Amino acid sequence: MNTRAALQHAERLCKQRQARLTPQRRRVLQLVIEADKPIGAYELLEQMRDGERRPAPPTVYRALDFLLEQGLIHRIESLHAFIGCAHAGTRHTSQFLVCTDCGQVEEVCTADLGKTLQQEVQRSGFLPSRPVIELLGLCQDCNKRTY
Amino acid sequence: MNTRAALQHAERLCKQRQARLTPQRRRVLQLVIEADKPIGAYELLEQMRDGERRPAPPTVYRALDFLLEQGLIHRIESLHAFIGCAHAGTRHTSQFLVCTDCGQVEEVCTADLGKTLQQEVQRSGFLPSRPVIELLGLCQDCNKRTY
DNA sequence: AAGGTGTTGTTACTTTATAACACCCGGGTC
DNA sequence: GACCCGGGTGTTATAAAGTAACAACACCTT
Repeated sequence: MNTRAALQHAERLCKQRQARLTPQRRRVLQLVIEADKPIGAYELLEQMRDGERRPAPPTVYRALDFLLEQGLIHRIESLHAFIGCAHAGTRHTSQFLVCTDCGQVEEVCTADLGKTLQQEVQRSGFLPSRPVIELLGLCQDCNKRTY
Repeated sequence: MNTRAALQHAERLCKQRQARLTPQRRRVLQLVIEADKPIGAYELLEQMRDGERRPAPPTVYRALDFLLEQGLIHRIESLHAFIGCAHAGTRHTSQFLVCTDCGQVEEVCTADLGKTLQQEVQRSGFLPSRPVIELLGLCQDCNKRTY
């Protein structure tokens, strides 16, 4: 992901929505994007360290909450970690291919899957708000490497 | 879920597999099943309390690990909690409808969804091992109640 | 009896996340 | 300007979830 472009995009989106992408929030977003793989809240805190002092956890969690609300990042439940959203600003249902070997996560977006889920769910009267779809396994590279 | 039947079924399965469903593991399984909604590890520990003394966390986590390996329970990642498996012993890919209001979780099993996922995933060369599919939202009852 | 394997008990600790309260800054209003 | 209000931030403390490491035991095999 191109960090500069992503940050500019985020700024446009927030402006449109009158949401305040403050310097602190922007910085957290930048760190998440630059990590280019899921990064944990406490790892972020380390990267925000300034000399001796490191911000306290609520600092980063508040920024993360904001970024999640704005759809600028995703939370990977099975890893307790966060990654930049590859489709910020568009309505989409993501799935995440989580490599248990190298830790890389790919965000994919299968339209069919979203539909199938909707159908199943509507039949049972369930009203979905947030889907969590994560596939743990081996990415192509790590899979090859095991031969 | 019928607790007695489920426990008997679990015992049969473990016997077949030469896996040891010890009294302790059986007890944890029973507590998970009886809870009838997702239950956290520390809540289980409380229920295992005997007078003053409560077992230490590893006790329950080890039992939970065993039960997960045997496919007798599922872990709901988005809740950090565990529920009994509705299809123990059968190969299946489950989805979980998690009500954010009442906390109930329904395990559904849409064949199509599994297929769609497989296809998507194979195209990208990803080799899946464990799927995590959870839909947070409102169950039918809680949805109605909000009107 | 000796040794091996798997289960349990126990202590201590790490990692992840949140509650509660104080402070500060910018905008509008009197 | 003085005031208030609301959102954002700083800080302390604590809760909740999960694991490492080692000792003890139980059962089976040789």
